[in-house]
Amino acid sequence: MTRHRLQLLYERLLVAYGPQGWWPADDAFEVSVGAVLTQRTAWTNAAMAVQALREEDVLTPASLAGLSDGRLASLIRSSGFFRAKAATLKVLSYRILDTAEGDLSLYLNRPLPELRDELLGIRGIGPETADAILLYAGGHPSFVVDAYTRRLLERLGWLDHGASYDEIRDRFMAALPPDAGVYGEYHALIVRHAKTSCRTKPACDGCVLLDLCAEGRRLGTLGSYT
DNA sequence: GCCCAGGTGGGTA
DNA sequence: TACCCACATGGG
Repeated sequence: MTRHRLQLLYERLLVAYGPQGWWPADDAFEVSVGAVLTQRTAWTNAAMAVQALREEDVLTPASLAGLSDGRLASLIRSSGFFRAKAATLKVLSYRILDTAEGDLSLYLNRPLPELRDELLGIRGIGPETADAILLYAGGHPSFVVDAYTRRLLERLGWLDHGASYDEIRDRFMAALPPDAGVYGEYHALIVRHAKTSCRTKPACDGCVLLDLCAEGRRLGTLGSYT
């Protein structure tokens, strides 16, 4: 019984960095808003925008939908792409109001594929943002693939060139049990690893995955994994 | 001043 | 399918 290398990778990251406890937010709506605000943006900038919304006490679908586009854009300015993100957040809020009477728990409480399609139908919400909301706000086992995930798999030599978002997501989901806790930790650990090892130090210096990477393959240590 | 950061959508060939 | 581009801020 050989374990999948994506299971091994998860265990290695967990041992190296410990549980990350994502998503850093107070409630499910804040998670959803944060997922939109952090698109192609450093989390610190998105967090400033979340804080501005919190200080205005507008972190509910109803109050956020009640803001003018200009007012909302102004509040989330620090997150970048603020006009587009403001429009997306308003549509998301209206969808929660229109389909679930403003009750986010109710909005999120439906089969994963159906909810994923619903979210993907909102302009400005693509697969990564949809999966982040599904996973961290809804507790659905939907794996999040981001730039760090792709980069890590590429460096490990585990990625087919040109693999699509859904192909990468499917690969993780086929290798792991459908456990939102595991998926949430895994994605957070990949981000943690990227910020710890791949940017802040010279290439591969001190990397905890060195033996799985090019050097490890040369030594044949992956022979028993699929 | 330059580069990048937990993407997305629209256009062209 | 494969690129290209706009969208925009703040920190290193």
